[in-house]
Amino acid sequence: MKESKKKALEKRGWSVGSAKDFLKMTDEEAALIELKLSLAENLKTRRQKSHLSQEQLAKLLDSSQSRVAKMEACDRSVSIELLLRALLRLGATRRQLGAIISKAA
Amino acid sequence: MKESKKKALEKRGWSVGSAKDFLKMTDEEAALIELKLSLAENLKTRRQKSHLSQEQLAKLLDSSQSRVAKMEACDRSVSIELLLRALLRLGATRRQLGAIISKAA
DNA sequence: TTAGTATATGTCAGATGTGACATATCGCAA
DNA sequence: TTGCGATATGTCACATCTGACATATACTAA
Repeated sequence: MKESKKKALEKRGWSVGSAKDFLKMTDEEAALIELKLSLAENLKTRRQKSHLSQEQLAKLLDSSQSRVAKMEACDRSVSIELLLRALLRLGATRRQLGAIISKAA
Repeated sequence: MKESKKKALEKRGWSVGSAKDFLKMTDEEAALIELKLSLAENLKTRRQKSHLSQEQLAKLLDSSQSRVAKMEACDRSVSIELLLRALLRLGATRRQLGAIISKAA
C-alpha cells in the first residue's frame, strides 16, 4: 500500500497508526480495505456524475446524509455490503462491481 | 431468479417465502443475494479443492466449524465481508474475486 | 458580513453479524 | 448394527453496523 493511501486511511480511523500496527495488518485485511476504498471512491464518482447531493442519494438509499458521507469517506463503520447495496441502487451492474473489485487500488 | 434457486434460498431463511414477499424483494436485494450465493459456492469449492475440512478452514479463519458451514450454506447471518475475508485467506486474488462477482448466478 | 447549500464528524439506540457451544444428521468403514 | 469423522442447525452473549440527529466546516452568492 502506498504511503499516501495509508495516511488517508489513518484519518478514517483504521488505526493503521504506527508502522508496527501497520505491519500487523494481514495481507487479507489490507486487501479488503483497499477493495472497500475502491468501492467508496466509485460510489462518490457515480453520485457526482448523477448530479446528486449526498442528501438526495441518502433518500434514494433510505439512509441519511451523514451515512452517505461516511460511505464515501470509507469510514470504519461502513460495511462492504452497504457500499455494494448503494452502488447497485445507483445502477451498477454485477459486471461493473466485478470490474471495480478486480482493479488494484 | 430461477425457481430452483429461490427454493434453495428459502431454505436458508431468506424469507423469499410467498410469491408476494418474493415480489417485494428489490432488484438490488436479489442481486446482492445472488452475488453472495456465488461467493459462498466458490468458498465451498475452494475448500474442497484444498482438501480441508470445515473444521480446518475454521481454524485458518479464527472461526468455528458451524460458521464455516453457514458461510457455505449462505446463511442469513453471514455477511459478504466475511465471505470475502475467507476467500482471500484461501488465496483468492482481487482479480479472482472480481471474476466471481461479475458472473451471474 | 450574512445566509444558504453541501459535506464532514461525533454520538447513540436499535439492528445485524460473529464465534462458540451443544446437538443433530449424514456417509461410510468395520 | 456400531462407531467415527464431517457437516448441518439452533441458540446466545458479545461485537459491529446502521440510520438518525446534532453540530461543525467549507464554499458561494448577495
